[in-house]
Amino acid sequence: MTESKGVLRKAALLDAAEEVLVTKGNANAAMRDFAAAAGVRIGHLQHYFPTRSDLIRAVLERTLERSLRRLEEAAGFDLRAGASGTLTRSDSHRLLEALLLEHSDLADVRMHLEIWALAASDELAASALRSFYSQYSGHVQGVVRRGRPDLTEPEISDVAATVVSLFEGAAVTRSDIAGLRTEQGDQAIIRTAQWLIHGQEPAQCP
Amino acid sequence: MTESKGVLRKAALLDAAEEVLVTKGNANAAMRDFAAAAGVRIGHLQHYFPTRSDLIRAVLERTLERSLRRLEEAAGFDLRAGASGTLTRSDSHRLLEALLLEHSDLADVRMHLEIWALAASDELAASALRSFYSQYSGHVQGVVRRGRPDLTEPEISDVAATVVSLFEGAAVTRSDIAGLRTEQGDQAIIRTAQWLIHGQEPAQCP
DNA sequence: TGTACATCAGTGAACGCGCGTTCACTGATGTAC
DNA sequence: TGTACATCAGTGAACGCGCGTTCACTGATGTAC
Repeated sequence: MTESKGVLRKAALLDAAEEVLVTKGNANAAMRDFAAAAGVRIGHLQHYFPTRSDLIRAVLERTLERSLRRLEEAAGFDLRAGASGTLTRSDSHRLLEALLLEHSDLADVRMHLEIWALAASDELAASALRSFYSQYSGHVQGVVRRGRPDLTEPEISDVAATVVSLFEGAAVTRSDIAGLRTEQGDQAIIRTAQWLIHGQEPAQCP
Repeated sequence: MTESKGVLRKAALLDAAEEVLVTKGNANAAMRDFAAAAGVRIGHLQHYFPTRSDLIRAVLERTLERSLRRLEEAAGFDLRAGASGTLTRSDSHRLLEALLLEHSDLADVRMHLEIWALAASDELAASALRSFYSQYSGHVQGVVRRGRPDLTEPEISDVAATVVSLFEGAAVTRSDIAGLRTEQGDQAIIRTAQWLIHGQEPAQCP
């Protein structure tokens, strides 16, 4: 076993905290709720996370790291699968579907909603979030760069930011709190992202 | 004076509550904060909004109504200005810039972040939000219908939902909590929305 | 126009509960020699 | 291998504060006759 017992314990506590945060929301979740969900006494929870802030921030950071890791996996898989250099439409389609799939996970979306609200009044959370979006956008830039080698770097970065906006917005509008999700709507989103990544529609201008 | 004193008083209380909600966040704002911001005793605040829930929901509903009203103004202005029937690129450009401008208002964006988090654990807030997005999307559908009369109604609705996703996401990514905003990036977002609304790039396929 | 009464706007003190945090404690698990 | 001690994991009770809510109250503003 490579990980110490303490690390595993912490992970279990964070798992429970994440579920509470997603179901009750940060505004309505008490330390007692977090402890109960983990099957642990409140004093023990504080042994690992001395204050409520410590716990919330740890959950937040772990969530952002995980999101980023999954994104890297999706993009990395795509990079390995495609022939070096060119990015085919089916490459990008696979990547975008994976992204959209992650944004179909209710718990994941709710965590992001909580994180956004948190970042609005907690500067530490805000800076973690900015770093997240900077890296997120960076990965998308890599994809756009392969799809549209004709663009300048600033242009690539603007297009990537647009793709990120589209998917972050989709996470909200497709969730149950907005209820705009349809199967065809998902395809419209992917088609739009592909237009951004590849620069033009397929089989147009024959 | 057409409005009764009570209505004006309520409006003033909601103004103050909105500011507190935006600066402290729902999780950190107490009834005492709301009362103090309005320059009023806590008992008096409860005279108009008996419980905290009542107050928060009233703020939320008023915010959504105002957003919708502004959207209608922007879209309505556009509809009146353009020649009947056709939607020119400059029509849509004006409309989209107005939308993006509203999403540049820090207070407005933070309110929406709070509303999203709230809706995740308050079913009443959630249903108000769903109704909001349904109307929001409906207005955008009207614009898309004029821009792409060739599309079927389901297609129009999917395209409209994509535009809404793009702008809701932009509200987040362009805000200070994500920090992806640039002047050129704004134009990239507008160009993408125009592609969705008009169906193809300008001066392409010559 | 004046008086009597009801309704509304706003105060201020108090209540009780749930919150985050503290702390002294017990048992289990290493670690040194 | 056994003993002594330190460190870590986890308990449980208690504290004090801030929270939302209650309520009896005062003054001001209508309204009826």
